[in-house]
Amino acid sequence: MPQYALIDCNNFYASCERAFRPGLKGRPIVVLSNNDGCIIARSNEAKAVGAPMGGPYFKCRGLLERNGVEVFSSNYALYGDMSARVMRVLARFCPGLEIYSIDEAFADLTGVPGGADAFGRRLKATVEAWTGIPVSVGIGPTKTLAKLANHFAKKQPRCRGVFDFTTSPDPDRVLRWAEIGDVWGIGPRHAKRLRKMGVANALEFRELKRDWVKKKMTITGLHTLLELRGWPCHDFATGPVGKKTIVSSRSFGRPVTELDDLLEATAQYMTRAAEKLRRQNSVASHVMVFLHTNKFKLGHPQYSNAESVPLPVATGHTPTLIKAAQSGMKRIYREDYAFKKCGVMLSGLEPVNGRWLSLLDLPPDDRPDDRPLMQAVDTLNKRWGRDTVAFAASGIKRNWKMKREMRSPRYTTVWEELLTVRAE
DNA sequence: TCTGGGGTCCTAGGACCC
DNA sequence: TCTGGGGTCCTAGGACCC
Repeated sequence: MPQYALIDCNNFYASCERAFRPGLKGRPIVVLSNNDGCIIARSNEAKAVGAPMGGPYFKCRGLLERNGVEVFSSNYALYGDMSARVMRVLARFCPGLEIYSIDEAFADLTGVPGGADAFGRRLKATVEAWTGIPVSVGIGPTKTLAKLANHFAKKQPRCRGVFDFTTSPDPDRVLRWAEIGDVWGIGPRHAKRLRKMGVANALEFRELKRDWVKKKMTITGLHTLLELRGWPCHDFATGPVGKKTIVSSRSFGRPVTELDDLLEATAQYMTRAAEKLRRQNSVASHVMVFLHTNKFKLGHPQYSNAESVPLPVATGHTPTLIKAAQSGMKRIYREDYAFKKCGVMLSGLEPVNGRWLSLLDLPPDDRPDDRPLMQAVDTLNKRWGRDTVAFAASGIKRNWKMKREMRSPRYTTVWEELLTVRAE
């Protein structure tokens, strides 16, 4: 029988902030989304005082201040680097590792000597000692059960951070304990509907008829059902999987009305998207641009639109991609609206080496010898820092840049912001 | 009382995830 | 004044073709 572990960092972003500020141990911490918009991570202490996940910062500000909560703007340079450290430790001890998100990984523990539970406890202690990030470990015969085991390990203090379904004397008790909405793959909509039918926990869901679940929740719901019964339906993917779409978008720090600003932002986002594209050795055949006004501003005129621009030849050439995106943006832009957000998406991705090339009708800006140029740009930016080499279309006005007023130092990725330790 | 029957491809929208 | 960003998969329905 296969055995999977899910290793999940506890309150990851909050834990990253704390790792470099030991004085924050035991203190309530929240981390905000881009633009200091809403709360996206909370330490346990912040959860205890009622800081709501996803709550808009300006609405919670009073509550946070009254309870002495430390507030951080998001610092993705720090979180990305800390994530890489955690994953390196896990990979060292788990040959089969699937990195699932910035703060989670599945490990294949099938046949691990000495028992999965003991292995999980050693893993947890090692990650914490080497990185300063606390983790929880859940173990089960399927990914869905490993997820549930992890949830149980986190919420039940007597588990001390590790729970193993495969050796549990009464696994059904855990399934009965788990609320239906806490099951991986069952979101708010399905949870609400199931509760209304009297299905309130994972055990009751597991007993439903296959046909009913498939009909009402599609094949994905059926997979969840079968995984709860112990039949693996989700593949285990070691090694990176190329993305099928790449998105780059941001909300603006202030409302934007001018086309010039939107074109600048479009170029900037496309530059980021194209970097991601080349990093996974892909080229894109479609560019999509979108923009919208602030949907929360009731009574203000609203407008949103998107346009997809097919490319004659799939490419990873930033100026070509920028040109396509900007042409779309010019067509969907309307005067007299206050825009809140825009973005670009790359799709129709193909491997760079397998791409079809017509020598007869290559567009002038996509000659094959563009690739060395883009490689050089990427190398310089990697070596010397983002935007060492940039594209003029990205502009220099940056009227639209986002707010990040409470960002912590980038302790691990920028020399000037290294942590200073004084020995006295 | 009735509008042919399939097949394929594409897109929009829903639902979910972190 | 102030409400994130980046993904996946599935299905229904329209366009188009024979």
